Amino acid sequence: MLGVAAGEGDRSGRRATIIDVAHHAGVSIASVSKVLRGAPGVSSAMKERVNASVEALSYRPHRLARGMRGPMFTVGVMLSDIENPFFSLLIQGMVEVFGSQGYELQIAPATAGEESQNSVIDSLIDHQMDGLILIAPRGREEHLERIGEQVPMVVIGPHGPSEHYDTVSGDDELGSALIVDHLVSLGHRRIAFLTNEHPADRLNLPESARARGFEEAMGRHGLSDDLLFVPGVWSLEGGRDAARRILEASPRPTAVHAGADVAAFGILSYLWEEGVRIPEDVSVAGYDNSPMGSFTPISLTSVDQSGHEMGAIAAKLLLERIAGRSEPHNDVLTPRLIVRGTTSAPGAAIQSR
Amino acid sequence: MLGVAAGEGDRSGRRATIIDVAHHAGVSIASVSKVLRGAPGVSSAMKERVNASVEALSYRPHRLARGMRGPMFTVGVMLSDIENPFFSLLIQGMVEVFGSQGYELQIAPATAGEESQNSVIDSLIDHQMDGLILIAPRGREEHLERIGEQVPMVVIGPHGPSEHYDTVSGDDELGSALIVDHLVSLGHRRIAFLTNEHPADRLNLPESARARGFEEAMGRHGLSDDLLFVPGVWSLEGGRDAARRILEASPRPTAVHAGADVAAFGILSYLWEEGVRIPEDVSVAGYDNSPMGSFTPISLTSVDQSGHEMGAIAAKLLLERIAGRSEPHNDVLTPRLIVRGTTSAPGAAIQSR
DNA sequence: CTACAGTTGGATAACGTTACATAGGAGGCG
DNA sequence: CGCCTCCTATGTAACGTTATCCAACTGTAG
Repeated sequence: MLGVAAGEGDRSGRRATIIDVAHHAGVSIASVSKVLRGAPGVSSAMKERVNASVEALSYRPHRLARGMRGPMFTVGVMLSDIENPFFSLLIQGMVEVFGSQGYELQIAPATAGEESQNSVIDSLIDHQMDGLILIAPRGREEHLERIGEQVPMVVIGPHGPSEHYDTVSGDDELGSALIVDHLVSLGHRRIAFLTNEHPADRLNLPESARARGFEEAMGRHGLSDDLLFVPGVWSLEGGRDAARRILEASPRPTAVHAGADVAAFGILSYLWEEGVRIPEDVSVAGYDNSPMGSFTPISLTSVDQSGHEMGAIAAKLLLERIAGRSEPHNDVLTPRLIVRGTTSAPGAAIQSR
Repeated sequence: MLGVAAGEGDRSGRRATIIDVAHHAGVSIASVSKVLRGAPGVSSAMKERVNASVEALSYRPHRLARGMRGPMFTVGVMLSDIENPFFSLLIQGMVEVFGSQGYELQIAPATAGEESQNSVIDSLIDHQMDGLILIAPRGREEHLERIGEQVPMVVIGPHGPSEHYDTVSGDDELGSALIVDHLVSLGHRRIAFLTNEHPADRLNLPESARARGFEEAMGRHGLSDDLLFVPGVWSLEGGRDAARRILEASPRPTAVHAGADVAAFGILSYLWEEGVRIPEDVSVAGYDNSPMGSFTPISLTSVDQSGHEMGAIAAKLLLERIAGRSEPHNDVLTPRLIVRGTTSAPGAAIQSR
């Protein structure tokens, strides 16, 4: 009873520790730890006493101290673009899975730069996360491979085949081809594709896969001479900028595959301002099926990737890896075309011939 | 030299610790720690040796172990809605400030529910974050107050006055009034406001302030009898739903203050589908000035809140609190009206009188 | 009544770092 | 030449957990 100066009293201010709980319950630290972890070898009377003290002191375990020895029960997500609404969908899918499995999720925001992303990933590792999910990382495969050796990891995006981590991605090549098939079946021949700035040496980004799918499908239809790559950036402004150049192109394309919804919005915006009729004069298709696209007056033809499901799958794969699986899984989800109002048979363009 | 069994060899696989670095450099652990922390009392020769070993072993400090004694140099953000693009803006503002000050940012995603948010906040505290930023939390003031006593905290949203934490918010009441003033000056009298579901007892949410501002301004213009509150939800679907009811209202309002851009998008979508002309038949205004709103054909009249700046201010306030300030700051940013194409003098509506 | 198995509770060494207290050595001054 | 001072480098006790090992106790069978 008459212990150290401070004594038994709940000297408030400081957070209660497992030691405080042990004193309060009049049992050993080890026993409290056992109860808290649900470890075997404790009587129900002991459980009750400890739980009462935990309640009384409103004790919460110190995650760092716990993490010093065992798992943190926390996974980290590297988010390469916090503004991308598709990525938000992914995260919602993850949250549900992890939440139901007692894992916590922490997001580290990065920018599009490889350097920023790498430092964010390192930080996540420094924080002893039990696993990592990388959303559309820009890092080189060999670098990712090295990270995957250190910590359970899942990459969202068209990477792989991988040795030390799992991947989940949509079949962007197929999705892109679906758009081309759709446009060609409507009668289009001259089709433009807006490329996202992509260095030639890094071939495993969504933009690269979509570009490949576009090129392949155009070739399959015998239209290799009718395709037009428009270099630019997948953003509202980038779309507007690209639209300007598309209008100036000669011969002018009758359809545009924007590569991404956000770019399509920019393109639409510019075309509307210029009095170009959609879809009569120019058909426009996006990619991602963002919520905004489904609404009037946009009604954008797009490709759905079911981001929610993709996030959930990534989460499940990560949990499996944390549990010990080491053979790599590479899940590819099949995208589907959503036809809406911005695509139709070429009208004015055909007449002008 | 002939130490323990494992000896000096870089037994790889495990992550290098400060002890490995000390052995490698042939100095004490304490010295390594000093160099790493930039503490005074180390010779430049020592610095060089240690840094060389750090490099050689590619050592990275263990954040948890560090956090056990001192600060974590990590701040946590409770994000109540990951889909809200305005919140993304806030985070971008924060990232810049924290990044430049050597702090890391981790985001914990929550849902709109108070319960979910509280558990996320608790978790952030369990992770020993040095400070917390809460984005539009739903918790009661007294609960927030209690958290603020435990850890440096900044709340973004119209809370306060507070005793133990800082707040940053836009003047939503004023912003809402700006919209009303604008509409009234154009000649509107009958104006609808889309309320976001808000329990009567929790008055300090943005939606409440915007509702108050609407009511106050209408009263100021002697239009208290002409206002129409439309209960609903601030989302695309919620906007569409509200638009339906607004069209059925009698007398039909000539203008709608949607409360938020996302709701305005839904309203516009439905009205366009129904063949209602914007702005001739009905004027629509949003709130938040989201990027999409500025583009044709939406061109939404809205209120700008400079989210980027708001996030940066929140970050700075938090750093001040972490540094020791305890007097509460309550920053209020002045919003500004952005007039675009969805508002004009009432046309058809006036003729129908 | 003793020996033994089975069960329950407790001491304690890690985990990787920081920061405090102190030892050792060089240099300056009387 | 010795003492004092400063400066650098080191040893080590925390921080709050977990998990292993061990002691004590209970009950049971011989």
